[in-house]
Amino acid sequence: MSTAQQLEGRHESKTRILQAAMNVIRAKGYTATRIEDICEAAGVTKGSFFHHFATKEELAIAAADYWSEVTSAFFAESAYHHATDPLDRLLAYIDLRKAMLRGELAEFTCLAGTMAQEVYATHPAIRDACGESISGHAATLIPDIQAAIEKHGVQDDWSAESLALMTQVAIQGAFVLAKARQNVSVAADSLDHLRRYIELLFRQPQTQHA
Amino acid sequence: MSTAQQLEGRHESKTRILQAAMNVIRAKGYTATRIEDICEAAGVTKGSFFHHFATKEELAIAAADYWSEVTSAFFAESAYHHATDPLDRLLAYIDLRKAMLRGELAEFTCLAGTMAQEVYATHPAIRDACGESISGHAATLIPDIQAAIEKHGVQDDWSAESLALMTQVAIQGAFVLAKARQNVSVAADSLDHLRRYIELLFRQPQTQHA
DNA sequence: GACACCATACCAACCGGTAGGTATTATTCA
DNA sequence: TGAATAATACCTACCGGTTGGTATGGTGTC
Repeated sequence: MSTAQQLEGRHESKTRILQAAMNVIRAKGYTATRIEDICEAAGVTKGSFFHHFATKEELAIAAADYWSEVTSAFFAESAYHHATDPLDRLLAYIDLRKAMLRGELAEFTCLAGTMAQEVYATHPAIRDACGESISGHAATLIPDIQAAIEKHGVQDDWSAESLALMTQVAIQGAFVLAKARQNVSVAADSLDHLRRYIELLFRQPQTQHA
Repeated sequence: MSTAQQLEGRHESKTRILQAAMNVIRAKGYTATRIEDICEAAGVTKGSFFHHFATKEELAIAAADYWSEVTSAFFAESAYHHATDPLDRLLAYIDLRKAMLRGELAEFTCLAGTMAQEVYATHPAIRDACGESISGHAATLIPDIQAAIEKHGVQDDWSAESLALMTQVAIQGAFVLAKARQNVSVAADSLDHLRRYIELLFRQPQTQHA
């Protein structure tokens, strides 16, 4: 048996639990999700669950970390990095986020944002794992934004980091309104606004180009 | 006894329950909030609670409606309507939202957004009440945006409604990131970005003024 | 005396977590 | 090599605190 298979085989049910947690919690929220809901979705027993995770909170933290891994792997291998111009890469990221708005809400919305909003005051450890997930993802955009600032000679009182965070604010807010209104189009429209903002920031005529 | 006093007196404990629900749910989330938590915060007994509300879900809907009343009254009497220019009124609204980012997170974040994100798939009636609250508030911005579009002669492929919703997307997303990062400054920065976007939209030189 | 309003005592279901066992695989060492 | 030992990965049955909701009774007011 190879090491890869060993790892896969050894933790197969643990991974299934994490995937199930990811899906069920996004649909029902953290508190309303019962451990047995997750076991049922994962096809494992409660005994198996508590073999891998000591408490429900520990699962939530592991799920947030798993979410970070899954999403960073997904975005790392996506094609939006291919453009030569950094601004084009940033805009392609937003296009990708817009293209991802398909299927059920629970399938494309963000586990970290959902859990953080629910438990920020009651479960600091979960909140921190979620905050790290969102902040870490935002940080992947900073180099492109910084390069775009330099290439386009934009000088203003906002930082590359704050614009990276603004993209996540727009995405998270779009999810909230899509859920509240039970309608995805508001999310798509908001990403259009975000894209327009970034184009205006970098292409406004009054800024001198390098 | 006047009608106003009658209403106040008759439903004093009911109002206290609604206010307590507003505060406790924003801090702990809907599911994790126990009815007795609300009773304790409101200084009433469980018997009183179930005299006024048949179920926990009914309370949540009433709380969302109460939230709509409280917030619309607050914004209706605020000073940002006073500017003569519609764009200035819109910008003053955003300045007000930024100025409101003070104190504890649970004190200034949005009950409707918090609850909607948590129960959108499990409690449709609560979700609809929350959606109505957010959409209704957004709608109050549409006349000023429409007037600004006409006054400034801006013509583009976005509607006044979609920009009104984008303001709420930015606000809700700012709350999510502030909670996740346990840091309000990201919310303030995001409202700065939103303000800058709106200024760029209406003041970009290529659009001809009326 | 009817009704709104509120208090206390209580219940039954739910659910996170535990107890205690078995099957399987890895490791040790004579 | 292979038996002994140990660790991993589960499984079933169950416990006990929590919690939404109820039953019932009391009190002031029109």
